[in-house]
Amino acid sequence: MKTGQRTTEPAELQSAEPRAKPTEDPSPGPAAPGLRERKKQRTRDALLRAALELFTTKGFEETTVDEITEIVEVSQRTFFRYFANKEEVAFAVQEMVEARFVQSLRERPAEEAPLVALRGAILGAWEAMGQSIEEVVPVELHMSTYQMIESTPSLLAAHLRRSMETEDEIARVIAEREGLDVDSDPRPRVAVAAFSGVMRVTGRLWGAGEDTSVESIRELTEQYLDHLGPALAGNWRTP
Amino acid sequence: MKTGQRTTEPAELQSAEPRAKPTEDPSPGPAAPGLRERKKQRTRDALLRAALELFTTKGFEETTVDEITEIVEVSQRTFFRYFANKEEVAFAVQEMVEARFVQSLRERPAEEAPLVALRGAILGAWEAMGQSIEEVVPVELHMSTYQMIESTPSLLAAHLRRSMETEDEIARVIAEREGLDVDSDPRPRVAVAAFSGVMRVTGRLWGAGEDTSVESIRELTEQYLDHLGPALAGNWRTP
DNA sequence: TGTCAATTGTCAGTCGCTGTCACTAGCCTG
DNA sequence: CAGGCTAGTGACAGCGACTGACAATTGACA
Repeated sequence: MKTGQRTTEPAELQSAEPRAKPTEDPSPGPAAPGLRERKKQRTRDALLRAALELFTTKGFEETTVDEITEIVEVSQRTFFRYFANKEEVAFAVQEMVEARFVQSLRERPAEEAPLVALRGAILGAWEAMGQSIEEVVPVELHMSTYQMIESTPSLLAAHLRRSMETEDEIARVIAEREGLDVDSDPRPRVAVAAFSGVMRVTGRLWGAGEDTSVESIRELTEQYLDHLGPALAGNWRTP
Repeated sequence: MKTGQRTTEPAELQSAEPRAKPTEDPSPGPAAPGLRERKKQRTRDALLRAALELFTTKGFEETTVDEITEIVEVSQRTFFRYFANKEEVAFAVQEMVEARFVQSLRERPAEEAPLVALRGAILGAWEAMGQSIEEVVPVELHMSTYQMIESTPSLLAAHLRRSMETEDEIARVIAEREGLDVDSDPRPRVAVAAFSGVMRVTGRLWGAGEDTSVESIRELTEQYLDHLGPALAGNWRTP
């Protein structure tokens, strides 16, 4: 069964509509993006949600692209026009979250020591995230997606590569704050590596535990970062 | 062209023979593994070398499994009986190297502080590696394979996942040395994360530079680890 | 030499992903 | 508001990685 054959209504496309929080304005606000644009957005959201739903219930490898497109009632080709590959769908939300964290870090006061800023950024970010996620998919779904990624070898690999790229960006931000050069001074990358190491550990512990609340991961992170302090902290600008 | 059609001699299989350094004994020693076993080993080695050769010259994605099997003159199915997937071939040597490092770490004197042991293990391992690698493929080939992995997204991802698993093992070894529990005390994992971060940075710098000698990477590693010291060192057993 | 079991080849089929082409529906210009 | 432009789509064909099933070979061993 390579392609669906249009028999029922595109249920997912419908249910996708009553989302987003464009402040209820029917005309002004951020300007209606035009019918074409909205339709596209709806299709993308529908594909995303259908995919995550399937991934988390029957597994990533076990889910076929055809199965996804069948639910949303579009052709397989259309799926690949929205997402470069099956993997990309799984990280759509993560992508957003990471961008938010980096932004959060950039906004930290310049006086803060590297690890203080990182700590502040991640803890602050956890707060806002819940909201923005909900705009696209239920938080609960994002939670299970995260756990699913951690337990799917190929996705875990992709996740790590993405993390590495993010780490690189973070290291550059840190280096900039401290007036250092990332490529000659190892400290920014080392600090970020250690920091990210803690993130990964807490992330895994959280995924393995019962409490899937945002508070849970926030507190765990905070606690672990406290342990990291004595080992890595210290203001580099006053040797 | 799905399968080759047996016309020329299996050149690679032949040239694969005069390798290994089984101390020249024709009968005693570790006991001859029998014809069947040796034949299998030769096929595996031939596949491995042909694959790496192709990967490093024309790229991983651009290399077809059929192309590999065509050179070695075996069926595609046979390839997949030796290697679970195309990826696995690319990491065959790395696998060996990592195992050697972990072993090297396990043999460090118990008195050494965590980072001292890690440092000693990696520097010592770099020495021996050259030899054992040569038993399977030319060192030069392994070097270019490493660089190739770093510059191929999908392989880099896989590489990181494998690294993570190795890190986990290392963290457990460290924790054991210090009498700690990896899951409750974050320090082992954090230290290993920082250490691995340095490894990754030096590895990338080395791959980007000119000098592809083993000494080069050894010295680079040493130098960077020295910088890490003041930030993470300290004997945990005397708080 | 004959039997057993490991290796391998062959064949058919699934699935991720891409190129191509024709078609339709928003959108824009005259 | 007609007519053209183009983004978005569906339908197909096809490639390459990978797997299951079965038959043919071949080393190991009695």
